[in-house]
Amino acid sequence: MGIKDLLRFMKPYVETAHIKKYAGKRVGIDAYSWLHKGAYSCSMELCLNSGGDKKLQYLNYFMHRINMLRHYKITPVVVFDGGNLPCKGVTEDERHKRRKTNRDQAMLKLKEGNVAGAIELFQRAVSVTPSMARQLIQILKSENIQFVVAPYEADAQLAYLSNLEEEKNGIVAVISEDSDLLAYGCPAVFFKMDAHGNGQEVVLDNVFSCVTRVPSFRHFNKDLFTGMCVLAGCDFLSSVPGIGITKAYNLVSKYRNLDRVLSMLKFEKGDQVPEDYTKSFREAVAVFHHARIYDVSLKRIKHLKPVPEELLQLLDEELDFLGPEILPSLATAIAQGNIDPCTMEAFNVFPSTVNHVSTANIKKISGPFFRQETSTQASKDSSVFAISSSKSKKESTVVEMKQAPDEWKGSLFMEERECLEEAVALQSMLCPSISTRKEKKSQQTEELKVPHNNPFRKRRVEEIEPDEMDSVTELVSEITEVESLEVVCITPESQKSVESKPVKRIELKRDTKEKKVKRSNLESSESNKNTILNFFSPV
DNA sequence: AATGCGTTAAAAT
DNA sequence: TTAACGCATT
Repeated sequence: MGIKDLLRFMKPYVETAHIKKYAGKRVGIDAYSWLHKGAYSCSMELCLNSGGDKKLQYLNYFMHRINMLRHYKITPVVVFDGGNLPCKGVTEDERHKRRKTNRDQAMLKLKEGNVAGAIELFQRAVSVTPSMARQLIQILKSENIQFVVAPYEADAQLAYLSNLEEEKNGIVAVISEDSDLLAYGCPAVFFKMDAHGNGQEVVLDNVFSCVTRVPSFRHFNKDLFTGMCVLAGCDFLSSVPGIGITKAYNLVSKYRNLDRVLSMLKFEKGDQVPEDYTKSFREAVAVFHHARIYDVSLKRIKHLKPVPEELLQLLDEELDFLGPEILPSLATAIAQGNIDPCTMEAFNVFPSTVNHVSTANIKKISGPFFRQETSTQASKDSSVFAISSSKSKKESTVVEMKQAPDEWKGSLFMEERECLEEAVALQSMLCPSISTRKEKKSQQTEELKVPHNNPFRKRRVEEIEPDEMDSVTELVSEITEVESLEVVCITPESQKSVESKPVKRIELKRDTKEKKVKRSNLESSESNKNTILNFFSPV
């Protein structure tokens, strides 16, 4: 993963540092790296889909780190990966196969009774699933932690945020394990951060300005640096045989121009250079420079950096290798964590709503990364979203989202988006407000024997006050496209069983002219009613 | 001699 | 899953 050997090569520029240097600042987090590390601690349970609350250990791990950052007055901004890029398909396939064989072997060991051996193999078999990301997003929402799901690569989104001013939702550094961030041009990357905040940092400005250290990047710029990274081999394009980071560096510092480097490569290693290497190289570099990212302010997809006209022509006006375009409505739904960016299906907020959520209808013509035409079982009184894609006039692929029923067709994407935003606003409005309400001295407190420093510690037990429901009614009356919406609260049960259970349900009747809010307690059990958990653990 | 590349050892929760 | 070691190739 990442650029082969880059971190080792950059050793002279890697400095040990403590994350508290970013106190008072916004710092981006590559969610995948922490999710993966967290999954390590409960790999067997995740693979076997068993083990009750043990399987939620990765959430614990993640939130401990978030709380550590908050302890140092850092504002975390969590960035999730979205869909896969077409050129990454091969890498992903191989990973999938490896995981499968590891899982199979682990099962064998388990049958032999060799638990330790099995765990070792399960650790190599775990993968981070959208569902795990979704679980985490629910908690982040309830804790008011900022997050965004990138349309494609989280790294690109992080690079974009890194180059934004802080007052425009930008970040000053990125916490990650992935050396790709440097290829993307992130000004500051914090690697290998431990639970206490110690880590190893690379600051790109130092790299380009330093005159004493070797290798010297005095005559490099960001473009040449990215070119060097691609030459050495990256996720989007493997290197020419015999070319590693050292030779890539030497070639770039010698010719200081990527086109000339490519010519020399062809000249010296003629037969070893693949036929279409130049094209693939240009595309890989273009991903690092112009990847599609989500603009939080404009609520739409754009390029990491604008694509210059000359480059567009050089690439035959074809940008599908960046992944298909995504229309604002869908991009926003993805960014806010309401739609699975891989399957484009609406996330099931709760398993109990499974009948209300129709399978997304996805038509996709080019690219293996979207399914072709899946069945839709939209019942007419359950409206969610159908997704389809089409070719725009310019022949590039566009993915868009449409309302399911025919009579809505072509109407008002903006309203649909706003509706989703409302849903999210409603959610985040309700959850924290429950917890900030005054406490009702609860007899249940000691029922949950959770240690005080446990991040899953129970916070407060409360009900939504009747007067609050008025404002909810107001909000909800604006919503036309979503019929049934449930408010997410994490209950103690969510630790015991996997499924988090709804505490309150707000139903919107679509067919009736006046939308009514009905409130029903699905859970009769006293103990988990209106309960929310908190993550305030001492660091 | 230097560098790429495969293999092995170890870490951490 | 990463880092270091050593072999083999240019």
